[in-house]
Amino acid sequence: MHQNLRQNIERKINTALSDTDFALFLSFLEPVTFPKKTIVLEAEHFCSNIYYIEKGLLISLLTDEKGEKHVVQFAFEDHWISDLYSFFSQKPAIITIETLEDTMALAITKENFELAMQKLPQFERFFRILIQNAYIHSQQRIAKTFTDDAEQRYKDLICTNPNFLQRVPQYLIASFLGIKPQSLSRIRQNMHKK
Amino acid sequence: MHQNLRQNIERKINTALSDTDFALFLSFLEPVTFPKKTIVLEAEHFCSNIYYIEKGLLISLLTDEKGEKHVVQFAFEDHWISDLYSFFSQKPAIITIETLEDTMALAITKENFELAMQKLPQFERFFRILIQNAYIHSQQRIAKTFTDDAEQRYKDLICTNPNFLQRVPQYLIASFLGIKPQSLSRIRQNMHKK
DNA sequence: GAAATTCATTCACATAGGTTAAGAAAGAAA
DNA sequence: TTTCTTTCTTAACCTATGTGAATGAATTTC
Repeated sequence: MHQNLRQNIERKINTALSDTDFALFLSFLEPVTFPKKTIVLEAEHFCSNIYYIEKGLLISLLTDEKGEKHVVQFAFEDHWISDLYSFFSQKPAIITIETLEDTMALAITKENFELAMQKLPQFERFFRILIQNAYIHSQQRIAKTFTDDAEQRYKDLICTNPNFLQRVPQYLIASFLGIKPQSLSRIRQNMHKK
Repeated sequence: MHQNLRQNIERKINTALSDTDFALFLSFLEPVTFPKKTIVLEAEHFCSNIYYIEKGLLISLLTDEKGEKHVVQFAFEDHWISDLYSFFSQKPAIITIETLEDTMALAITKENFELAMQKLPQFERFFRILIQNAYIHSQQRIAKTFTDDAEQRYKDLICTNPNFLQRVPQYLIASFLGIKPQSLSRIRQNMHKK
């Protein structure tokens, strides 16, 4: 039970957890379920949870100054999702999170997060690494956007996540790639011709 | 002395520091100077410092899979710069850091960082917020790249940092904006015509 | 099951930015 | 100074992506 979560954590902190420590950490997590197309976090509201996804699929969206929404992250099984900025700063969220499928997750609240930090020093490290990885990933996405064209980025995305084609509507993939749905349609058409 | 640094930290953690705590923290920082055009950190090497810039100007560059370099950050007075990934993970750096001007900085090593964390719990918070801000900033940069054209991004950049025009060569500004130097030149030409 | 949405495709045309190449300007070095 | 090197500008042409509009398919709603 919860072996995936345990491995997910141990991989990040690069250390095995004792059974008691892991059990203690689990006690701070609460199972939650959301039906498909649920808004889990609305921008401007307060983000009081970090979610570990056991089953299902969610997206996070950032709304820019012009009011346009951009897909920031796809989070499926064994991923973490939240508005870490709002969660840690206790300020209104800048991100919206929605389910694309029925979802089962484990939620840690800010209060439990603080408790866990006190009792389990390893978890401070774990969450710092979580932010750090998100940051590195974000930087590399910028570099990739500057270097590769949309066709290459699309190929890479579906190569690493072939199931997205079944699970994610194309206009959201287009948004994640930074292009319009029509352009993605044209790219797919060109790919098939070659 | 070091009032800017103190304010920089207090602003982030949103708490005043006692004189003794700040003095203790300062004792973990070592002053360093670099002449213009010095490579402070080379990609593939180990990043053992985080720098607080007292005077001067540096850039960090990310090299992508095609070997192209992209300016990730301009760091001038009162900014922090490092390869946080390499610093925390103790793996080879993915970022290069160079001075554009003669620079005076305060450096904290990984060893001193660990000591400071033990003696000064506030600083764990400070560095987590440092990463967190870098992450949020990076995400917003992606959204901006997808929404605004290069001319708008250039205007915004020089509007918030008018001194860049004097201090930073245009080809580095172009790299930061994700365009070629010739394109920036054309954009500037069009701006003057209007 | 019909009506209403939402989503994907296609096309013609517009535009931002890339590419190549040449020369001017500005700095650094001698 | 003169030379050498780096940076910036300009221009002609090319390509990727955006825009708007039409159409059909798929999904949702009633």
